Amino acid sequence: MTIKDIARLSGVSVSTVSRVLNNRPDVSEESRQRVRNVIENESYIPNNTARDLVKTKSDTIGLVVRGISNPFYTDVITAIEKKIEQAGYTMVMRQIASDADEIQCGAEMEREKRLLGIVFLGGCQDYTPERLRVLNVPFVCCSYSNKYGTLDSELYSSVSIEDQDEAYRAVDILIKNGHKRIAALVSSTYDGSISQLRYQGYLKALSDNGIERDAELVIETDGFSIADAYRAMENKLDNKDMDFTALFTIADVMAMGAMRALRERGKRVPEDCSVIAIDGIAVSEYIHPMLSTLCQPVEEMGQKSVDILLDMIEGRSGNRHVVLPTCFREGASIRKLN
Amino acid sequence: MTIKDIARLSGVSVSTVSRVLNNRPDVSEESRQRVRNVIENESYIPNNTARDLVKTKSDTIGLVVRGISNPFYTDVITAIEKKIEQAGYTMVMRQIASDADEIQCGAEMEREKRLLGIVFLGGCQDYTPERLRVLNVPFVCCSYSNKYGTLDSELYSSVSIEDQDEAYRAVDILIKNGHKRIAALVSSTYDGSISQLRYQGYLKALSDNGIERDAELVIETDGFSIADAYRAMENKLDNKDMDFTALFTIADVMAMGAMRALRERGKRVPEDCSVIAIDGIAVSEYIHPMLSTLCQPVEEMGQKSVDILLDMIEGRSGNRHVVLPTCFREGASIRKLN
DNA sequence: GTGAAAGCGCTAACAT
DNA sequence: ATGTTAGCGCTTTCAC
Repeated sequence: MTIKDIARLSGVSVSTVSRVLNNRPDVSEESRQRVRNVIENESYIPNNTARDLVKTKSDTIGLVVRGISNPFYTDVITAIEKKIEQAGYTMVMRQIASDADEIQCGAEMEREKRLLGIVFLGGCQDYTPERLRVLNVPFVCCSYSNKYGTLDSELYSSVSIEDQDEAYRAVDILIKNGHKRIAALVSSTYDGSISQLRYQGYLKALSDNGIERDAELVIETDGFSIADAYRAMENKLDNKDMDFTALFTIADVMAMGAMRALRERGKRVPEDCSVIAIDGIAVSEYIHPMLSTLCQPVEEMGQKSVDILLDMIEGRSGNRHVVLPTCFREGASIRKLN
Repeated sequence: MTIKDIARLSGVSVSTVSRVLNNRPDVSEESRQRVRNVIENESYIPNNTARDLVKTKSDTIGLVVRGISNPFYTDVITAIEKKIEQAGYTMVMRQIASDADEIQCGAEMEREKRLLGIVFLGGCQDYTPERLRVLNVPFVCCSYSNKYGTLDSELYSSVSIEDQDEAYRAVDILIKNGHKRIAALVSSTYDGSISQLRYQGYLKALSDNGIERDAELVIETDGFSIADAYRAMENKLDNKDMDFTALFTIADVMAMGAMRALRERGKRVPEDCSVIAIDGIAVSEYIHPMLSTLCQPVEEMGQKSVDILLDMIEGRSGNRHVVLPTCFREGASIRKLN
């Protein structure tokens, strides 16, 4: 069933059918109805491939995700997909390993799929202008900003929270509750990723409050997973007496991993160790004690990313940067020290 | 940069370039090299859209997911995507609401995207042959089998666990631990979904062990989410004294929702109420008490689904049904009654 | 308002 | 082994 068949069946030319298909105004009401009926009857669906070919572009937007297993991303992906579909585009997603090159992946997809644009989720490196040059379509980094990096903000778009400030805020909450010996569970302190940004916020909060930093209190994991956090915390606790009263983790799942390690070694949260995190995934609201965390506006982040991308694709604007606020969800994982 | 340009630049015809592109044998080594060099130099990437158009099909496999927010599905999706990409195909995913018609969605995608095949994840209804007729490409239902439905097994493929048997096994574990008053937290008892299958397993386990069923002990939720489970359990506990010693839930996340409700009403797990579930998501291994659950082989389920689909697409086999075993993960959520 | 016809970039007969 | 050419199904001038 092609456009030709529909033309024949409704007694008009293919051009007229095409016009109807694309809601062009220059078709008589009569023809329009006739064609519409035939289309309906035959439950005809135009061949997207042919359309894309003649328009020399697709209706496809690429999504490159690093670390899909993080529940935080799942919700963002959902929002992104919904928004893309609503706008009449198609999403193709590619997940990549945590050590893979997302720019390279995006570039490959761009050519193969004739992408209109790309959303990067969970990106991490401090991209250089040269590396970005392989990308010829607009793209937006979701949940990552290069704010503390070296990249000219004209070269990319982003939607994120103010990672450093939010981490600062989280640690400050612990300090306000009387904590001074505050450990940080991070995935890395220097990889240019979100982890580093949040780690910097941690350091700044300490220093602004006159608390000396202690390298012993920085716990690095091998990755962002719950298991990575669990192992790192196990290690920490097994090798040394616990000498901190609070823990700041850069992600909810990492807090959950750490909490199990604490529990298994007889440390109670929040009695022996207060915990605060950043993310605000659904699950962490159901564990015991309920996790105190700064919730990222996941839905909004996904939507906004697509909004910006579409604006660029459809030529309404250039690169933009949006920073969204988090919202503190008070759980029961923080103890007030007196 | 099109195939014509490459042809011109390398001094051969487009057919020769096409042959090189598709690794056909009937090209002289010399031409092949020449063309390859030009392709390399120009970093030319063939237009997939045009290829798809002439081949009247794409390289795309559709994935229709209902309920992506369930972490259980996230891992399956990851496995599916990985496998599809490895095989050189492209995946396009569409999420649908829990009350949407996945067959309809699959049919639309099939036409629009000229899909080669479809994977349905989280499907639910007891499809009728008529409804399936709108699908003209092979498809496989992942984590759903119509075993207890009315559908001829020749008409579809599936990869699943033996839902009824596994539920039976879970409830039997509770019974073996001395429990007789066993509640069931399900999303529905009659919608033809996994929930119903697992509910039937629950009933059978009771009856085989001479335990009378009690409608009061069946708790229905409004959906599969953690929040749905929490609300349903809250309701149950608030309206009546708790008169059961154990709870069987059809999913890990639902167990987590229920456990919070129990906790908030002063009921302890497993002291006051033992809990067992089915799924085995990562997170439930980190909560307290660690959830006892039957783990589904997520990775294998995803891989197997794609294997079967590709076999059908590439004409190696017809519809098949694969049933995978679960694995009991003993947590600390079950108390032995004496 | 409508139709004829020229491609979009590629593959696959069919010739040579 | 290589080239020529007719489409794949659609959109879009350009005539009428």
